[in-house]
Amino acid sequence: MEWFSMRNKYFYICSRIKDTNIIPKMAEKITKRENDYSQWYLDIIKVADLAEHSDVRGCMVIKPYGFAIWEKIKDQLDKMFKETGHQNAYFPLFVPKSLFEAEEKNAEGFAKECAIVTHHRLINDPNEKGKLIVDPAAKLEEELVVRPTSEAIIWSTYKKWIQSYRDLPLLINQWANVVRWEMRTRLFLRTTEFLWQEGHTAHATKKEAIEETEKMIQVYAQFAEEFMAMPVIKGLKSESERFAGAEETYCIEAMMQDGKALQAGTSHFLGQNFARAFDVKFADKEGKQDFVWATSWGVSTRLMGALIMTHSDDQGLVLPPALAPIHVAIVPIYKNEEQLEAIRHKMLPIIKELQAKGFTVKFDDDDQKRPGWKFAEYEAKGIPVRLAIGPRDLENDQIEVARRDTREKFSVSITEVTAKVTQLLDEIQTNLFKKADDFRKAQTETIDDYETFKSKIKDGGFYLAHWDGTTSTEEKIKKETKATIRCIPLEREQETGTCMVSGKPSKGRVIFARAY
RNA sequence: CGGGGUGUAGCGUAGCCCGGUUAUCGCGCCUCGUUUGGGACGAGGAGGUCGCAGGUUCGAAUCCUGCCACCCCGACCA
Repeated sequence: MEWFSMRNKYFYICSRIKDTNIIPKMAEKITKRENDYSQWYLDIIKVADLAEHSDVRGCMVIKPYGFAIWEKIKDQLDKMFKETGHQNAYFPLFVPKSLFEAEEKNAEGFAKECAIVTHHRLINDPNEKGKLIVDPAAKLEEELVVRPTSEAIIWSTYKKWIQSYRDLPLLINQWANVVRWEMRTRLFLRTTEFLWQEGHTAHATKKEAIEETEKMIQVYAQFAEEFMAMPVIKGLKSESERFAGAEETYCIEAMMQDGKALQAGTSHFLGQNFARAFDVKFADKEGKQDFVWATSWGVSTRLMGALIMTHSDDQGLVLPPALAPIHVAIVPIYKNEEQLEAIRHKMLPIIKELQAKGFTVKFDDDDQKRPGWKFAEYEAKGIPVRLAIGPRDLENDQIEVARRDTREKFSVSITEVTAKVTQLLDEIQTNLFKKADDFRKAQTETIDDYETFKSKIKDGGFYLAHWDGTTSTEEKIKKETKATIRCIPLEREQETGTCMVSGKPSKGRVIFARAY
């Protein structure tokens, strides 16, 4: 798995170019440019062309190609939210501090990582020409918190929107950016500002709210498995890992290629906590007043990190066809304008056929780049299928097809191309899921002995073990092994036992792993 | 906030310990030519407040002082 950690670094440590220790290691394995590891490193980042850290501390610049992938994710999820009865809306970026503090646990949980607006004006620096300083006279009466999450601002609004059971359920989703001032950032996985989607729903009954929470974690799981080709485990968080202000947190956990866990999405049952904090009451059919029941759920640009770390290989990204911005890249190989014309003429009907089937096709006739460069480029970008056609193929009336996932190449006759590509895209989607699923199965183990667990956890993997249900045991394990309870799986074998650490009774096995 | 480190061209760097011509090298960029079936080659060219401010000195990227920024290790975390 050493190779993965290298790749891993290439993806998420783009900002850590100066970490020279890792560069020779990468070079040993892959580089052709033996004398210039650092540059190779940079080149790869550039061709991957997804994102980079910005000049603003820990924030992320998402480049056009990276954003195209995010848009695919977004469009699909949005469709699924609408199919489950949700509507989109938008709420303010700024949360007045007094609103923010209203739900105590939530406020406390996020207090350490808030960006706060305290002033609203800059003035010329009297001491230094051309410089600006914050105008002390422009201090805000009440500070504004830049949303780390929107519960506060949304629930203060819901109070105005909800009076009767007829207003319920209120099923709203927002696509937005949020800011969390984490001590340490990591590209895609934990950036200071990130893009996400947050659903916030209000219900008349506890049962209905729990059903909503569970429904949305199912939607996330379905999206992860069917579109991202990433197997996930649905489960409940332990008390210590629960969302601040939630009564129950559901999550999906995925395994990355280095055996570490990544939380890919969460859905929270918020009980009546926020309704109480923001005084959101409704009149039921009998006219009786009660607090509403709430849920919230979200996934973020972290999903892009998950996508990268689930499928990529040393050549770069590998994208599942369901989320690839470009499905088929066509590279013509030619020596002169006539040859290019001949190829174009041959390919035009095929491009039309592929497009008619709903595929995005890129015919790359850029004469500034050589074919070898294009091959490498499209592989780095994870384009599922590449077609190459040159004079040799024209003569034989065939075309070269290359699939990204296995990197196999073969020739097919021109007449069969469309059918073959269609079938291949389907096959790649299935294959990627299977590969990831097989890997996860191989890295998942049932374990009863704590000492064995301690030695094995270092190499990654999921471990199904009995746990006594106490936070103190969980703490102890975390301290000694850096492993946390990823979740209490929703679908698990009915099996009681004894905790591997304390020996106390356990109701069932939970998943332990080291996590991002 | 505690411990460690680094700032030299768009990027990555050499030089600093032991001060001295025009600040090194690679990538990238520009021009021309030859190339084009797996990240081309040759020739030429452009690009620098050596993080900032002060000090020592005939002379500072190099020594001293202060400041700033960033990175790494810990606590935190979708």
